Amino acid sequence: MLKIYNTLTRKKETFIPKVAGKVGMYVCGMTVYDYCHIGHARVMVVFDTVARYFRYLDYELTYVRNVTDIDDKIIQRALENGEEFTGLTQRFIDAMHEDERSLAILPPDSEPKATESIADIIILIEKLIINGFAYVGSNGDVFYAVNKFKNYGQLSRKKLDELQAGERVNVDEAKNNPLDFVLWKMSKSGEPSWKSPWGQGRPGWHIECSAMSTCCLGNHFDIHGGGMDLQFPHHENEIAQSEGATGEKFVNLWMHNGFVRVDDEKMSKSLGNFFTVREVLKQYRPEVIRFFILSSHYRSPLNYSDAQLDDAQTALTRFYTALRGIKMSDVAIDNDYKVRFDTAMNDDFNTSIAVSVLFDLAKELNKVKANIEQAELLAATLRYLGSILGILQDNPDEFLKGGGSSNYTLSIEKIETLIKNRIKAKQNKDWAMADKIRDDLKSQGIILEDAAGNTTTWRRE
RNA sequence: GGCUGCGUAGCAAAAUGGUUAUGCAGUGGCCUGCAAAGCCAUCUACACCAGUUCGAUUCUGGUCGCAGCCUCCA
Repeated sequence: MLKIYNTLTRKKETFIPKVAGKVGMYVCGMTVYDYCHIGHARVMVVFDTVARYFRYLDYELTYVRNVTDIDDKIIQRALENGEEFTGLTQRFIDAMHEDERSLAILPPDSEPKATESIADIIILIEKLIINGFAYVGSNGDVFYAVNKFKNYGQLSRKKLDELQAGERVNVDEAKNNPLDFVLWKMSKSGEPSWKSPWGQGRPGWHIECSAMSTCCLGNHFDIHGGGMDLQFPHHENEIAQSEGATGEKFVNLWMHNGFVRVDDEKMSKSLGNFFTVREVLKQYRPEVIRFFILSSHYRSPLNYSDAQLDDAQTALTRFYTALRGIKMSDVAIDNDYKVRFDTAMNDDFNTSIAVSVLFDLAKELNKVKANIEQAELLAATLRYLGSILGILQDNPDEFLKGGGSSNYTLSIEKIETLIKNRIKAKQNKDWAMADKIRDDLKSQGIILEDAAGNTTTWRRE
């Protein structure tokens, strides 16, 4: 039985889909004006794993993840670059898809864009005005009147009168209440804009997600996810908008992933302490990043450091070493391990324990290697359970010979020639020569492993 | 100031009212010409102080420390 932590109730709840056998899940995606950083990668990997697990449990999942392709920062960045905002956003959408592919993130079922949802957004705002939740401010912008929505603050557990609006930012005088947020913003000349009943303008950030989730999944759906920082005000505002417009409950279950930190501080664009995915990929291969993310629980903070990524690399080496040399055949799966794995994942996607089950599996696999039938069963189980986490799908030999992403000076042919020379030296009991060859290779990042019968395998450090 | 959440061994990271987490690193062994890999064994814990309990790392209260949100942010 799958249990998921619901931010709305702050409890793990047994997951009961709205419609039996089906799941609708919406996740707040990127605002595309820059490359994805490791924090973005975490959201993508976490919810990709959630999606994979739902499918593994035979749910018919509809996974929607939006793209915010119009907002102040996009406009500003396009202006700085002296380019059309559409060119900017398309470039970073492409880059994002590239990053996703490298991290083995399966594409969502639907990826709506804000700029393609303007009609839905306008309809939603009109409903909010009719229902008395929205008003046109003195500057022509349309605002949401926060105090009209009875349950405002239910998700973030904030009370309206305790929120110190304007403490860190200047209050917009066009609003009735400092906490009111913009639904439709009038455009200045030269800015991208769309026609609306309130004049040429563009949507506010929060309303986009209400429109895009509802249009793809209906007024009321199962799961809404995103980073912790979106809890307030973004997701709080989404609830107010959607429920204010439809009068229906919006989302049953809210999932929020923890942050990636650098030196115990949040990794963020505003702090400037971020590492982009493509930057890290120069040093580590994609599966290492994915494993690093899944090695801790999705709600815990995750500290980014080279040491941690090195650990992830070592862990994967252990797995692939266990898998190496075993024929991958379509044999059955060991049910005991599957049950343990499922139990871990059913407990709010506890990937940390799920991974530890895989380590136990690898250990047993190493022990039974002489027994081919058993080894094949365990190897197949390891690969199958790994696939649910989106890891261990490489060819083991290729993984082990691939090493990090640094430049290689030694060709495979050269390495293999040296190994042949070393085997000859070994046969002549010329240990000094054999050891020299091994040490030379080691200094170039090549580790040799002798096996029985004068065979030697190698891998990169 | 208000609201969340966290504090686990050398590092990373889970669970749990009493029983081995797990991975890396360390130590001792097995294997090996020697290594590597692997296997076996083993040392390092639950921020602090009270309380509840036969028993608390796990529950409750307090103290200290850290992070996040209260502006855009995944």
